[in-house]
Amino acid sequence: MFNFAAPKARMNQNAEEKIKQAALRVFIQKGSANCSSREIAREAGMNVALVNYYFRSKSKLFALIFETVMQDFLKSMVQVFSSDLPIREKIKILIEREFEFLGQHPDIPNFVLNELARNPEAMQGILPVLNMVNESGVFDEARKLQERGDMRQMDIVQITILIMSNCQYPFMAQPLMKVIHGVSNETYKEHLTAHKTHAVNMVLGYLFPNDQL
Amino acid sequence: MFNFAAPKARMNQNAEEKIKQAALRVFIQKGSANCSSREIAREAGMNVALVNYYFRSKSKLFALIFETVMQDFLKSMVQVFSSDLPIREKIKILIEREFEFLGQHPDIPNFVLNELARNPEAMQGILPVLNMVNESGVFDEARKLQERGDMRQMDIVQITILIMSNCQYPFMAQPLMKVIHGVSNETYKEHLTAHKTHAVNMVLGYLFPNDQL
DNA sequence: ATCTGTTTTAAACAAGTGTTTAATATTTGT
DNA sequence: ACAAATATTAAACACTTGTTTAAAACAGAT
Repeated sequence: MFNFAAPKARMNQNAEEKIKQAALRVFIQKGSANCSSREIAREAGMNVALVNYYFRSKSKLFALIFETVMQDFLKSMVQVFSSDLPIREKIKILIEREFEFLGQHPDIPNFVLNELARNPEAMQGILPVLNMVNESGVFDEARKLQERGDMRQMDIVQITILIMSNCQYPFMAQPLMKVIHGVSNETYKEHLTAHKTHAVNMVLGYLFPNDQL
Repeated sequence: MFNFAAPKARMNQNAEEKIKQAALRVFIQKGSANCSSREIAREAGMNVALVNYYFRSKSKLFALIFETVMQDFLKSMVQVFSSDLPIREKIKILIEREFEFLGQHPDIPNFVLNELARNPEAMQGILPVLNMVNESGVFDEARKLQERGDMRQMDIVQITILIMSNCQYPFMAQPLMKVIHGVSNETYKEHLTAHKTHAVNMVLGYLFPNDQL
């Protein structure tokens, strides 16, 4: 008979899943090129050969991990955009959610941008996620608002840059800022939460110059 | 007698300098861990052993390169800060110079932040450069302006974050933005130059809310 | 218990890593 | 011209890399 049931686990937990989680941690912390299959296996508490037994190759495993990271990375954005809140609320909540997400995953922006800049193959793992963004219709909505004169005339590309700059860079620059200003981990985190308010106010104030605060 | 003159070059150019320049290119493009000594030697058109002959080890060579990159990275900032222009002009020129510098070295921010986040040894190569920043007296000046109420009350750390976010991230996110919005290299560069104006206006408008434009 | 398919392991593979060595080539000082 | 110092090379070192292989351990069904 065929075995339709899921493969039985011999370990205390599913080995495949354990490797995936270990790979997620190691890849994000060290990058795709600066870590070894053996390190991932060690982090998962398993044999090296199991990595390729379940995922064929290190690069295939990385492609899988990278796609899931990109989905997490953009998922909350798309959720906010797909809602029917007024545009100012959308942007406010978007920035606040981004700060919340990055507070828990501070090293994901560096991971994503670095892989995209240096690992050409990573580009293809992004294509499925791209549809998520395009199908959300965010960009179309912003264009309509601009046609009504309700928003500063500004290319959508630059609006995206504007918002993401003020959300992601503060987390990416943590090591640099800590050493430049000589502050501790804790006080920098306080700066980050305080910075969220500045980001919201500044971005909204610039995108909607006719509003009175 | 001792030989006070610089070592004579047998190649068409100084071999040591050629290796340095090759290392600069390779390190910035691939990172300290994702490139080999042989690749640097090949890029310089020399033998592998010469790398260690002149620089003792790969990590010593990297420390040297990283420090010079950090100096270039912060030099223009310090120059502007050390001038005696009015504060609004200082910030304006600072942002414009940053955009100009990054237009010619777009991959330096990713390189610097990535090394600082993942290569703990890189931290020490930054200490000499730190003094440059501190001795410029920028931060003290900003504090005085705030005491006079001439500037938004805001921690210096966050002001630094604010300015650098809107300068560096647009260049770091180039691969991501290109694929998200499906634009070419050339049009993205046009977006970048257009974005410079937005960055200046937005940052100045937020830091000096009492100004009328 | 035996058979069957799946999971796990240790060992090996070729290729690439940073670094060293010992010999060669070139320049320099006399 | 010769000798000392410097520059350059090919080869080797021990080690790590990703991947494969063949054997072992295990589970479930009969």
